[in-house]
Amino acid sequence: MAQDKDDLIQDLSARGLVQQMTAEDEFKQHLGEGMKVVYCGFDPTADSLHIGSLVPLLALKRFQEHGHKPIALVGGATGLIGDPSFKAAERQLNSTDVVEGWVESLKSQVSQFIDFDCGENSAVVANNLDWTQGVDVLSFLRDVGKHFSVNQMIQKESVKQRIDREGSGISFTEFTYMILQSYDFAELNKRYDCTIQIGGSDQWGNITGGTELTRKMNRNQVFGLTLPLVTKADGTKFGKTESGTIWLDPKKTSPYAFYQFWLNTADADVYKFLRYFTFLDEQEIVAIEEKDKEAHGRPAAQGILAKEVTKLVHGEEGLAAAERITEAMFSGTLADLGEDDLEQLAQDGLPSSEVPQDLSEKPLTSLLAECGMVKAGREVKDALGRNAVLVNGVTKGAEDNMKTSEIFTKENALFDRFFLVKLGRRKNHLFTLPR
RNA sequence: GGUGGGGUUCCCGAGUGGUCAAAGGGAUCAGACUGUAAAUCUGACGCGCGAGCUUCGGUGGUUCAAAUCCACCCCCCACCA
Repeated sequence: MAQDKDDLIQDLSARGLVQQMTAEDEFKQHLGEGMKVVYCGFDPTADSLHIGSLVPLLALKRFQEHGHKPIALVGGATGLIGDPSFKAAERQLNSTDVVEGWVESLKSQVSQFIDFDCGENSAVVANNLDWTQGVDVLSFLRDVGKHFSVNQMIQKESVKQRIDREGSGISFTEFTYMILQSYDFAELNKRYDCTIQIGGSDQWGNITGGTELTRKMNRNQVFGLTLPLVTKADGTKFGKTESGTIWLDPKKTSPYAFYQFWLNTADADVYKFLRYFTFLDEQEIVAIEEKDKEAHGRPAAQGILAKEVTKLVHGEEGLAAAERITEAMFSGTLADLGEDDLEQLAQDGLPSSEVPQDLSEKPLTSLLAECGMVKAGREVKDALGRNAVLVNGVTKGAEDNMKTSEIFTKENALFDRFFLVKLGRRKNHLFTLPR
């Protein structure tokens, strides 16, 4: 892994991680002058970050590995307002208590990625509520607002669709977001001598607002860099699956589901994602790609991607758990699983639940819908009709729908209490009989 | 406050008295083909195993019958004040 301070931008560029930057030549020179302080903001819009935040989060880590000091800013203040950038519609405000709770969750989550104990360039976590809370309206308007031209603000691409497009609009609240974020940069510059802000490409308008404000208020030159938006070759949205958003919180998305998400990456995206989401260097990635090209059949890249990213986010243990389940569900056979293995699967994050006491009148459709395997019983009905439902390896058909009480018996169970239900190729659920 | 345009099932978007659980597209799910890809084809796609039940911003009303007509209300947008 490269440790030279000079080639950070080169590394980022090679990975395709540089979308835009301010004053390129001066920025590069600035980075070459020694340790710099870099910040990236994360707004609390939920109780966990999702993989959309992974690129900037890892970018902070990349800066730190190159000797710079990262600040992870959690938007306790900006989260109360809502960023309008490239959003089609006005957002619902969240209550202050709720946002406060989310701030705490994000703080600890963000902290996993950067090092707080490495000397001079140890990371810092900040909350912009700390310096926004006390500011009164008049001071804010006179000291900060005066530096912004509404004429310029409405020209920003990020809010343009809200202003131009018929059928939408933007409240003054959200319109002010940019000013708040700009103020953060100026404030961090003052407090921590922070001179760089990074963010997703949708943040360009907010970032340049900050560099300008810092110049005007503090008379300091600061820099901004944006990272590309993660897109998929097939045009669908990155980070969403049938079961919803892929969260970083293992309680919301198990390491197993997380691992599976990456394993299912399309060929067309996988090498790009290796560059975006792992710390493997360019040569290694090229080598993987070459090897996959020569070999026929399934590429190795998805497996490497899933392994690396799961390890980064959930650690060695999370990865081991994910691999255990994957192995059991997709490669091994049921007979290979011992009683301990089955018990372990549930703990590792394989979805599981107890078989209800009273199965009479409860069709398979309801049972599988209630445990969250499918959204509606119809999907089960469809799958049954196609012989795509397996209980402990035995195919069930439409005629078995009403026979749950005959299926889930102690005699049919593995080790007297386990049922591994498979629906389709990828959905697995472990049922246990109550002891 | 005035004028005009809107609010349809996850999203976009047809539908203006019965033939409407509501066209079409997207997303999603399952099957075939495969590599737990992609593309393609097939089926499903409000809820329910089923009989059936509940929807078209809200509330009332007209009618044998309303997403469609009427009244009032709520919300969004544009322009004007």
